[in-house]
Amino acid sequence: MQDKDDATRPDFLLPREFGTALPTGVVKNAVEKLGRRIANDEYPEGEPIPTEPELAESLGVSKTAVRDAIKVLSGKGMVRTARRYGTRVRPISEWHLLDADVVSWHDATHPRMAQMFIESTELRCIIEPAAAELAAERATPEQVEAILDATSALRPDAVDSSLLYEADCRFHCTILDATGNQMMRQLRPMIMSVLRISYEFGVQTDRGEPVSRKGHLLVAKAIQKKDGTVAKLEMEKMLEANRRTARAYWENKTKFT
Amino acid sequence: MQDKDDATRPDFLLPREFGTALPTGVVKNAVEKLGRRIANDEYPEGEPIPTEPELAESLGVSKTAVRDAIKVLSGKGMVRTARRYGTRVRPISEWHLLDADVVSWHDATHPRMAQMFIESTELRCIIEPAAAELAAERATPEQVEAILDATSALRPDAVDSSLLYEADCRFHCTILDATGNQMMRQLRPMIMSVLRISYEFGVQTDRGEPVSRKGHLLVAKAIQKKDGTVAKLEMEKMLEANRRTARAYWENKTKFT
DNA sequence: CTAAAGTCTAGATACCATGTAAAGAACTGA
DNA sequence: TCAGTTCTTTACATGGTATCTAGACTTTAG
Repeated sequence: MQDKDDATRPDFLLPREFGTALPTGVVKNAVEKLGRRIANDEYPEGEPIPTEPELAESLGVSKTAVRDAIKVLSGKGMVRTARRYGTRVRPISEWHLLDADVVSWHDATHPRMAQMFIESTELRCIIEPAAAELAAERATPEQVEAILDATSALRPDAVDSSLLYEADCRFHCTILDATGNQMMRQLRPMIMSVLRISYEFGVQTDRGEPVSRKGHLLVAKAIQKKDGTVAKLEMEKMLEANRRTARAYWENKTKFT
Repeated sequence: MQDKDDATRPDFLLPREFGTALPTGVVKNAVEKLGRRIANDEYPEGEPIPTEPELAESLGVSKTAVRDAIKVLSGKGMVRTARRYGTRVRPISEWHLLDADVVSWHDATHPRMAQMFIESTELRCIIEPAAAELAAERATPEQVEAILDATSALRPDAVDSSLLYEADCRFHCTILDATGNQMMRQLRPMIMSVLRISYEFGVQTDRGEPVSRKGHLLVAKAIQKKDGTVAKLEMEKMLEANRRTARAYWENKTKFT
């Protein structure tokens, strides 16, 4: 079976048969615990974290599991390990910030989360309008339909916001897919991470009404009409509004580093 | 010390003290061998690759080292492992194509390399003009100087093309840096990977003269003058030319899948 | 006396060898 | 078709040895 975490990873993104590439058992648990600790500065940058035997005991797993977990974190650029050097937290500039886990391991109140939120939105303002334009030219009929479906699912009469989140993800991810550019698709997990967080904090909803629901519709219709120029323009407007809202929200909420 | 591979990873990108996050010993060797095999379709997608004991023997390392190597590949989305299921190659759509290793493990003649080349260029045509615009607004004096330096190092009287490659990397990477957006920086390794390959194939040089050297200069000067609009425009022109050249080159060279 | 360079050693991960547990694929029988 | 069984394979545990290097220490040069 799939692990419970996949609740946050809708089916349309992860066909069951492909499974997950990451550890699923005790190692997964260890990865998350250590990842969260590191992301939230519990271990100072540049300093050694506890040794393998110490972590093994404190996490209640074997040395092997700790090693495996640390290897995953290495793969995300968060730590460096070497003989005698120990395992040390690398500078944040080396972290793989396009990795969904690295983003989502941060506490919502962490200053870096605000920064990542703003930066990811800036990146989206660049990528997604262009993606919408390409999608208008290249989307398959099924993709167009999926985008329209997602738009209509953004109705405010949805009971809980998780449905809005799911629809929003489907909207943006399908557009990225529809570019036909496999590299662009790689940004989907990160975008979903950020979206999830913004929904949790209510940034994306305004008294239950999804922010810029009309914007989504305009983009979708432009893609349907294969009008790349309008799709790009409307996506730009939508994200720009998003950006202002988010920026104001987060700037009030937290201070910068 | 650093391993020889770091020849392809110039100092300006990787301050020595940060070291590498990836394995450096026999595991690194195993990762590369397996990674290249998978990237070049030596193991069919969806089918189990040899078991841990078999790989351990054929690679001449212990089972542990094989496990570690496979874990790295899992982290890049290339394989999935499970009990009794074995280790199987995941669909290419799941691979982390923004990872520099995943790109560079492909043989230069692999059809997917052509596809990645075209797709990465498409992505760059979106990202880099916007990055240049932001860089024009935000670049520090040091960064402006670095960009100008890199431009002047693109002189055609450079003896070997590796110097051109290095300068080209410095140019594009510094501009991404200068956006101040940490997420945008994450694209640097992938871009460098693609650049390296295109230099190896001579796509970027025309009888020793770097393609669009004048374009680089125009972008650099615009950034110096803090003229975002011109920087963006010139970067667009430069990459668009790049795209046409590369596309024609690769389409003649290989067939698509 | 001070600072730079060389040496040594403790302490950490890298790797190895082996074993047990567990989970899913494939088979089996109704 | 479906439920149960088996068996293969990785997941995880245990306990080592090898190797590298940060940091302490020593030596030397100025």
